[in-house]
Amino acid sequence: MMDDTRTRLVESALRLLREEGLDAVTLRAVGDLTGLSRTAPYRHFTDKTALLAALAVRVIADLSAHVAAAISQEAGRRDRLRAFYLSYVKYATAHREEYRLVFASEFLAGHHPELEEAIDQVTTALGMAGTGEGPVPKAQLMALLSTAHGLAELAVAGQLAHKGIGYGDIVDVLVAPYGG
Amino acid sequence: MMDDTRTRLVESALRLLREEGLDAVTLRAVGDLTGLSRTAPYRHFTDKTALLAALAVRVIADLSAHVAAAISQEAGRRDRLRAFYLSYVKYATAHREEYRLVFASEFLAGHHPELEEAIDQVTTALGMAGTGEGPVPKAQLMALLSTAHGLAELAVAGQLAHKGIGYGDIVDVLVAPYGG
DNA sequence: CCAGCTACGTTGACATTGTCAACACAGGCT
DNA sequence: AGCCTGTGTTGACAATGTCAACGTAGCTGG
Repeated sequence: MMDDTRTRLVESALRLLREEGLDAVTLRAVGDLTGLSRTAPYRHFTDKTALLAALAVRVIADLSAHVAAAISQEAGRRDRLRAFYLSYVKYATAHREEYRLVFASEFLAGHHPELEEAIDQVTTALGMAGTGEGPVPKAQLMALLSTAHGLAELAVAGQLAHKGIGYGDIVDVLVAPYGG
Repeated sequence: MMDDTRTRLVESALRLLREEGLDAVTLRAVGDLTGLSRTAPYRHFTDKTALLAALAVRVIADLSAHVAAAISQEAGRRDRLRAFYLSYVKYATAHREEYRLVFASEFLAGHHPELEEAIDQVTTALGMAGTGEGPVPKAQLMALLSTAHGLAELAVAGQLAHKGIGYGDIVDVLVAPYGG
């Protein structure tokens, strides 16, 4: 598998994303950091957006694992739900730039099947973390994901802190309807 | 006040955004369309992001009005809630590029007070559309906004259609816990 | 074994774009 | 009148995504 270089490119991009932010992820910088030349990425990705999509896939996989781990430590339905929300938002706020990329790339999902697949992984991870009382309907899973997603964005944007609200407060509201 | 030109610039930007998408909103294009020269925007905005922030304020005001109008036509708590979600997501999907801008600019909210103010307007509009049974707590409002926001993004990104779910289905789930 | 194709990588060049500096000009204030 | 300030213009520059042309190593089929 000669994806070796490809992986290294994505890894370089991830490092740039983490250390210098989304704007620093330029094809030239990625090439440099990988020890290659500026246009090297074009041998492995058709486009810059293709690189970003691959990077987003990595980030989403991380996020997904993080969330799944957090959920698996809880037992009751309500606690699992809370763990889901909290871990999701916590990851987002702790990795601002990565989450920013995820947002941006969602708009490209249609053109990048792997991205859609990665997003699917999050939902299935969520589904498996259900109550054990049978499969959770898709619409319900997407409702959860929507909420977590929106909450994460507001938190990252500082819209909550700005109002003196912690995201924990909102999670309380969201979890309230569900019994223990 | 000579904000006239400033307004015209924003209006040109809005037209570009609607007709050719976010990527077409370039300072040069805005200048051209306004009948001015490429760097003219610099006399009214410190930055390109400042222009975009002003544009986002306009868009959010539109969205806010749209949502407020939809809510005001419903009476019961549940119906209002449903109207809120539906009108919000409908606006987002019907104005993809505009909503894309809103997403992008949220990350700049910290640096642009007017933007935060505009976002506040949405929540207060939401608050006034409450049940009439006293003010709705902030955390609850933000929870609603989060959900609508996240749902809108998934819808715009095509993540729902891709699964054969309409956003109406999800709204049903979201509204379910609230009695008529 | 050799000709040649393919994958991978490099340099050069280009258009676009955000941004700044230098200049022009008009109107109101002193 | 003299001048400052707001508004606008052109020229220039660096960064960036992208393409074209070129090089090269290695495997493949004859």
